[in-house]
Amino acid sequence: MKIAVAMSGGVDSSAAAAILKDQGHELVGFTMQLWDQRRGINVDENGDPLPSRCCSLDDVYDARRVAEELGFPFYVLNLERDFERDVVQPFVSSYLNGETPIPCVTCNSRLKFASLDRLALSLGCERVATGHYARVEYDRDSGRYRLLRGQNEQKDQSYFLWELTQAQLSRALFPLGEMSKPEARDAARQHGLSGVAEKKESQEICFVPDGDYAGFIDRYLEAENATTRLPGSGEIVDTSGRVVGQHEGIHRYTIGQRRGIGIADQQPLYVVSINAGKNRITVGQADELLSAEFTAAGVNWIAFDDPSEPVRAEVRVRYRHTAAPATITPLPNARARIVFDEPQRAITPGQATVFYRGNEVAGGGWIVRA
RNA sequence: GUCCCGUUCGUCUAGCGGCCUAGGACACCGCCCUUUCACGGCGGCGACACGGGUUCGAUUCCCGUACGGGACG
Repeated sequence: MKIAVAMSGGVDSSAAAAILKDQGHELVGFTMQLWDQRRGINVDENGDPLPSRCCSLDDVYDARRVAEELGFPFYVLNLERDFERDVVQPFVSSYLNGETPIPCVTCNSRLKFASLDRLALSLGCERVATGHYARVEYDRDSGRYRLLRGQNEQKDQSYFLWELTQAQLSRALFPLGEMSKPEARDAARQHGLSGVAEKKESQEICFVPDGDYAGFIDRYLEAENATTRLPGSGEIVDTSGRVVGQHEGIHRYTIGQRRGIGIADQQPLYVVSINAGKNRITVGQADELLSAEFTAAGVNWIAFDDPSEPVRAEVRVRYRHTAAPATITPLPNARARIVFDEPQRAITPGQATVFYRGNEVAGGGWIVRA
């Protein structure tokens, strides 16, 4: 089978390629060029480029070298325009609206399994493989593709894939779905890919290599001549409405955040809500972060057709959140109301919610303000 | 401008002559965790307003100097 492999130059996608190669498939490697690090947005105060882990020459070089060592063709795909339109701009807007975006989900559904896949298809590739720790299974009875958690729960990345459609899942291949991280490293090592096998994980948002996403937004708006949209300082109030401090821009905060508020109190304070209109953030005690329900939009059901009745599932509201039992009531326009059995902490607009039934992803959506 | 009270890490404070090389909480910083943002875990920085006494010994007692509260002016 001819398979396109999305290669970042990191351990996981390299191991995925190696495994597929072992299985005798014909591979074509792709690295997505998503962001021009020379745009002057990712520079330090001296104007020098920040060290990057995305789209950097080093990573492209690593990906290419893996393809060479494993012996298959390799292409760099320039998807900068798509990426900016589908990922970066929504990311910035989300923060300006007082939300906390998670760009990785859209990057998967709109870039890897869309733009990249179209190219792959045109080159005759039957499938697109990535280094995600997740599994896809075709269910004969229902005729649907099921998305499952990675075998290794510690590393499971199915959360980032909830937006994939049946058509996309039908073409997705996740060779690492049954593996643990050490096993993936071993796989890379055993194929002589020692260079990438020992690489450290990249962890920040890929287009914000230094982790200063707020600085990125500042510079992005400057580059777009849209500094008027830059969130300025404003009030920090407590839950009784009393002004207790000043913030330096609402985009620097997310709900549930503790560090960076700068207010010393008897107990730790957390961001409880963000009001973009009033340019104000509200802080409170830990227990004030709990809430039992929220609304999701853009809901995508994977395990079955759009339900008309409430669905019981275990629901996650953040990547590292432990799925908790809830009832999901479908609403018109791809929305849903989720009610947890027990209140959950820091449910945050802009983040993704994913509905699980055991190891299977039933569906997911975007958390929105009620 | 007479008489009282108070003055400890960035903040709120513990302390009541040796147990204090001053403890805690919150904040801040770093590391770990982590393909988002966070949470969390671990660690770190950091103070007795100042000057004199009294004591073997002073954050702790006394006296002044500098800043914060009190119906005679």
